[in-house]
Amino acid sequence: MVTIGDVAKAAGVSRSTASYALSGKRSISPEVTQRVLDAVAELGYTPNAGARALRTSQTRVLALFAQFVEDEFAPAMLEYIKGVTDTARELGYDTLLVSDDDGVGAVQRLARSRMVDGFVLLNVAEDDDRLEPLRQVPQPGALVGLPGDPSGLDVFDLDFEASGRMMVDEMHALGHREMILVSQPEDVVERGGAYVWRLADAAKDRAASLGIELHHYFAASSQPQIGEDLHRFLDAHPGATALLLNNEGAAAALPAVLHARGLSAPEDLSVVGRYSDVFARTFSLPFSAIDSAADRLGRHAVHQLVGRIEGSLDKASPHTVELIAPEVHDRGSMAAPPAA
Amino acid sequence: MVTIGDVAKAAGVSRSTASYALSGKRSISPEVTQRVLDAVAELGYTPNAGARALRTSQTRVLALFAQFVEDEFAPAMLEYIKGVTDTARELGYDTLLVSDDDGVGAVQRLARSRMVDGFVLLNVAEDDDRLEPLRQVPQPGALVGLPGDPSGLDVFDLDFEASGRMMVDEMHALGHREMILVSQPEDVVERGGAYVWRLADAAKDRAASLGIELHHYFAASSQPQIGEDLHRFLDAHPGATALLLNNEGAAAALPAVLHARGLSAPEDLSVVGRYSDVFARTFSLPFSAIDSAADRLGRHAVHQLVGRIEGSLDKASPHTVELIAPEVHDRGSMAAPPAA
DNA sequence: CCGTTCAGTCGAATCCATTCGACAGTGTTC
DNA sequence: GAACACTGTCGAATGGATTCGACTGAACGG
Repeated sequence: MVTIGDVAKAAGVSRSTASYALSGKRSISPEVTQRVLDAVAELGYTPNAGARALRTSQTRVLALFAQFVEDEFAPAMLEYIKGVTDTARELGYDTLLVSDDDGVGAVQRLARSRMVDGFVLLNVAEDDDRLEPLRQVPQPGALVGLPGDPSGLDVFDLDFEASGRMMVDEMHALGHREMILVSQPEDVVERGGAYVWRLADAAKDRAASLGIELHHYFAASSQPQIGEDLHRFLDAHPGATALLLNNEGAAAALPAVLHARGLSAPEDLSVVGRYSDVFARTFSLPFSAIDSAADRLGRHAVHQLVGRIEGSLDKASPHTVELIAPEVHDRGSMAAPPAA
Repeated sequence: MVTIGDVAKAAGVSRSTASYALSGKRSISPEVTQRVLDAVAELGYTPNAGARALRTSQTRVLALFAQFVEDEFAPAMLEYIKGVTDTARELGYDTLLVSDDDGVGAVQRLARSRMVDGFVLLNVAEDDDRLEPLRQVPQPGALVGLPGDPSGLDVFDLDFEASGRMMVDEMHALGHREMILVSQPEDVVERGGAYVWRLADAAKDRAASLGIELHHYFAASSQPQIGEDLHRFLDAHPGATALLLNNEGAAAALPAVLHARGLSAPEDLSVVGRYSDVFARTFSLPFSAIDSAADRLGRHAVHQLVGRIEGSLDKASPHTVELIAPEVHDRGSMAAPPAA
């Protein structure tokens, strides 16, 4: 492989001069600089990452922790990943994708070996055991997902409480007075998906203060169970005219369920979901939904992280908790309830 | 950070002795070895990756190239990624996820900077311009997807020709004599998705030799266009009793289309697809399908790649082209045609 | 009892890029 | 014309792990 020594030799200068010509950290005459640049182009020189990391203790690599959990809906994950890798690349960083079962060990391994300059964690749980090691490590960390204790870390998430209220408000404004909220399976919640609770609790509070009946259920996240669940909920509440979905699998299954019951949205039932736009577009019935803004969250997380790395902000300096405001994207599945 | 010097000092030995105690490359007395191990555990020593890479010219990192193309179906991608990262980790490697627009540049950058020991390329096109630089680089490469010229690289892919024949054969065996094959959009093919042609051509050949009518169409890959496309195809061929889908979007849209036409599978129309099992499970009607075996392909690619890295097989030594045999997973959407 | 062998250990060199201190040469200023 | 300030370069040190060659001391054979 070609080293800076080869470049220096080809340009007829010392290694240090070649280095300064490339970094611009000391003034080098235009002619010499040009000769160095020519040599670089001709020989195809790219600095050895290991040597540079060793010397500068910066790798220009970010660790991206993504846990691929069986029953959470996968397509959403890819959007987060894409948001992170693209943004990182724009800022001159590569991304190490970590799907280790042992998240705690992986944090320590990568931090101690100085393989990465910082950490992005997706899918952060309420009581995530990766956070403690992350706080003790010199590299900064950014989270997508709000944990119980966000101290010492930058956090980015959708505002799930506002989302819950917004769903109820939208339906209320259209005239609905009895609704069903379908959440993700309880084991998702147990694994730390507190956002499910945050949305549901906020929705219930709002419903109560508006004098609305809101029936809350957990449901499976995949076929065929989820279809049966939906039938059960609809059977149990014949007076409900609106369906709020915080469960991708339910959105996927709903078209078949509506078909089987001879119902249409929004004529017979108004529907609003909470999941990503890309997800919404691929389904056979495009339901209105609050976008989970996956790529935006990934973007923000990386920007903040890189800011901390390069600004070398003290790890102790004040941290962000940014909850982005929900927006309902109307795809025509919400309307006034049928005249009773 | 703690270095091997710290470990050596704590154990009361020289740096080289500590290194040999850990690597086992020279015999070291049991007592000394134990002291070194204790010091490592106590201090939490992990070798500095940059220093090790510099010295050994091995990084234990693989580059994974995944292009997130708008109209290819994303969920499938995640399965490939998972297969690769998990397998890499099992073998002691980390994975650098590259979604660079400039694939050629990224190959050269990562190879020259010695950031990675090898390359895995997903979504390889018929005439993929990343292959040429990849061949010229010292690190080995493994492809998922069969290009026109696979020389110098290890290739893993589903056997799409066998898949095309199998779809036709299955339907033929059930008694179907007129079928519609729906492929991915033509621009996917143009971008190099030759697998679309390989499947379609093989299916057409087989149909011809069995004396079956097979209508072949390209269709859009997302809503709402794909729904209209399907209606058009079914309108054009009222006698067709079987639908072969090599297009995930079509599978996603089909339930609504069937509903609209008052049809059911398999009573009125038999359906078989070609996509991943995970994908199939999330859709509102579970159609029978040939699994794309994403995780298996990723696994094989990584095993082969690591074998080449560690066995330091000559880059010129014989390369593999492994096409894995298709299997139809029956989910009940195929049956004999309705009695005419 | 001397010479040989070998297990066990250490010192020093190496991988490559970066950067500090030093220095030669030119130009500036009183 | 002497003192000073830059500019542009270079040499050498640095970062941390690995590994080759060399050395020590104990065991063993004759």
